[in-house]
Amino acid sequence: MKPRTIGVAAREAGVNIETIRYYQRIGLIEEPPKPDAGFRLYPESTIERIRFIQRAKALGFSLNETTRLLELEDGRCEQTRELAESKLAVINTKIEDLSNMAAVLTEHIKCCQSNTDNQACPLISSLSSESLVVDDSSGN
Amino acid sequence: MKPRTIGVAAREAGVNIETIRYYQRIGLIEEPPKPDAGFRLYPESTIERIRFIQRAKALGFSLNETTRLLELEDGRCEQTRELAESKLAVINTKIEDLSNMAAVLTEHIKCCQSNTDNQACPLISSLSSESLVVDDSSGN
DNA sequence: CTTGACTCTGTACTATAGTACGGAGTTTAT
DNA sequence: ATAAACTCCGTACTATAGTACAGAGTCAAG
Repeated sequence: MKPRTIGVAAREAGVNIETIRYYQRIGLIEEPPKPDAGFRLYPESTIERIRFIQRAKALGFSLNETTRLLELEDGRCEQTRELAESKLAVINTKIEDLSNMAAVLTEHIKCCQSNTDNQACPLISSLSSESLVVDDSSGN
Repeated sequence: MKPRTIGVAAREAGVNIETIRYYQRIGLIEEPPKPDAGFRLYPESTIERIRFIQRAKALGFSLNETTRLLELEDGRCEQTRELAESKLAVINTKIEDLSNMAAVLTEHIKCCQSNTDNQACPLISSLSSESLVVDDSSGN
């Protein structure tokens, strides 16, 4: 096993080195202490943290929001319950929206298969009702 | 009923005027023809399209990806089935990830209530396995 | 028939999330 | 022991998604 220096860590996490440095600069992940000899070494937990950040981004969370989500990771009930509740509400709305889109797409694909051809795909109206979830991105 | 000029449209869609112009510039929405007298008027369908774009953004789709989603709206089976299938796969992965996060948060909140205090909240590991969904954003 | 609110066009600026790169130091493979 | 590959640090650049604003035109209410 070769030591997990930043380059190895980046490959494992599927991001590039500069992204790791960037996350360190903005305080999203910790920079490991510089050892007396040799290069900084990155623990497994940091790799997982980075992967989580990437996934959260793909789910529409900004880095600020993701920072709040990560506070839940090791926060304690007193401070985090309210946050957990509000994030849960956001997540449930996202799930609902995505489920509606999935239903429309599934229907569309079925129509295509049964060859009742030239079926439209009313995706827009799948998300018609009032939101809650349209971009705050400040993380609060 | 006052005519739906750009300012009214922006208020209805919940974005600002410049955003509408920006979407027009990049071809995401059509610019209504300029009438011989008076200002451009925006149809209801454009408002819905803008709202859809905002929701899609909150669900982690880039404007490029959203452009592809909107092609499904009035595209026909021959051209769109493959696209629909790949978008459905992406959406289902997002739903799975969000559901896992929701489960962890729900559990966390329950623990807090039953006062078994100082429960951690293993959000990171809720998204542990291999993805599929980590940011392409080119829309393909 | 003028004043205040709005539109139109174009250009410039901003925030977020990275990427790239130069130059110096460190490590490792030969 | 030296070259190739990597780390470190700082600064600068980029893409995406808007925002802001100046200056000219248009509209509608008093």
